[in-house]
Amino acid sequence: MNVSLVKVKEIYRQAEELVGQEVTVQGWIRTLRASKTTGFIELNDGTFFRNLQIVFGQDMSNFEEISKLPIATAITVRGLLVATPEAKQPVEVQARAIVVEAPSHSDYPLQKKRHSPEYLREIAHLRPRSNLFSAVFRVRSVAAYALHRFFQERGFLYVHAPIITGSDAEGAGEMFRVTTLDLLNIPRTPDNQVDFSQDFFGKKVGLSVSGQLEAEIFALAFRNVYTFAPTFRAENSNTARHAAEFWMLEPEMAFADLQDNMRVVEDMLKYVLTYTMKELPEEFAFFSQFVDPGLLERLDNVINSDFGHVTYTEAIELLKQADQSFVYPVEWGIDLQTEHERYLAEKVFQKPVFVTDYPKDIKAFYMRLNDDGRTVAAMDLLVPGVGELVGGSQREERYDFLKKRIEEMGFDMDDYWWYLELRKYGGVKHSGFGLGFERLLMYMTGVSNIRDVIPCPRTPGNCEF
RNA sequence: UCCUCAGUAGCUCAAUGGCAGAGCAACCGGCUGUUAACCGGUAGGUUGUAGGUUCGAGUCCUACCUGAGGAGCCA
Repeated sequence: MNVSLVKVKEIYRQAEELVGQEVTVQGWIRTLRASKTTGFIELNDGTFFRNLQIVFGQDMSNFEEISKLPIATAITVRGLLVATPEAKQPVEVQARAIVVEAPSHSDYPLQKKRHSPEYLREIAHLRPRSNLFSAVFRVRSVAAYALHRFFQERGFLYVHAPIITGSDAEGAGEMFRVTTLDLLNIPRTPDNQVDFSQDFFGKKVGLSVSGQLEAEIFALAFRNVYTFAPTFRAENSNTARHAAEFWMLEPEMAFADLQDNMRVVEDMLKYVLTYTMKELPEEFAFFSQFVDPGLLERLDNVINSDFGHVTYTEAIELLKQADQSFVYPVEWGIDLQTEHERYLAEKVFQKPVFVTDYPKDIKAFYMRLNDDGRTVAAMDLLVPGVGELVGGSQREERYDFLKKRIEEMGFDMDDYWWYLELRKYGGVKHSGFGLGFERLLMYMTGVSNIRDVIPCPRTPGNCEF
């Protein structure tokens, strides 16, 4: 009979080999139920979603003490692992000895009942100990790994785009300013503007709103690359789908057109879903039961069906023929509103759908102009429940077209000299997209607020923890 | 930033303008295998904040704060 320290995950995954052995486990008490002679502890050691049941009896010298322990007490348990085929859990530990490693207190805010996500958000330092957030953050970790696996297996180079950047005017959103200037004594230029030449970098810089332009540098050297990094938007947008700091995945592929681009998106999403659901079946069962009924069926449907495709122009026709009325007008040249996107994804297609070839005037300057002269090779992936999950395009690789577009937008050419120069020296056609990682997690877990899929969410007026 | 709704015990929620209430948690006790255990008892409140109306405000009015849902912007 050997005594060995084991993880709860190992106990569940290798139950047959471990049953009958004496084991040692370490973890935190999630719940405790005790009568005069017998007690039960649900022990969680952080390695696994489910708890391990510990049974302890009067034969233990410290039975009385253990019976009164509050939730979150850290303990070490030595005992016999036995199979319990009739019970809710497959195995349990019959304790021979329990040692208190670190005490807790009865005013511990997490109770053994369901709490609202809003309440748990107020105690974000403790919420990873709840079932919901334990599952969410495990999915976050595995999904991030799965994305890396997908691109690494296909030979993509992982690029670290800069976090501090001076390229601003790509229209992606307001930047957070990065400065070391004395805010109580700001240097001024003769015309009373802020004199950024005296700032740390000698110019006006901020936190990156996108790594795309830098990713293009590397795509035109390494062919297939991706970035995966924090991104910052200083927009005062207070919704369940926006955060000031979020993670974005941005692949960029040389010699690839819009069709290639969309194939990668579809393959990638199916890969991440398949991999993560296979690794974390208990977590997904939990989401499907308590967070978003029908989630598993919906995700299986995504994995097993082909994504929809529709051009913007076709989408406008579909919306005009819709059997429901919209608050906002449907007209060619106006961007799709949330209600339109929801109608397309949730009513017409009922699965992820690519909308392509938008009017050039409602899209970014770097998107490739189509031969019709009025649309660009852009694509948005709309998914039921979340909305826009991916936005991408074939980039404008023709020097003269790009230069003209930058001029039309009124941008300062000095900020884009290197971006234009990429087109001058072997600037082959290339494409890429951006995936909001938190939106993917929302879609995968059914969690409806972005604040609940980020460890420490940053939103307007909120930077606690 | 705009619109709508909400804020009462640690948590989830009741209370016609007229006595501040329940379940769970906590605490004390009971119970021989529990599964959000069960049974009995005890304690727990400046009703988000600041004003106002009223004989009387948790309830009505104003402003602000916080949260939720929706919208704009986007990922």
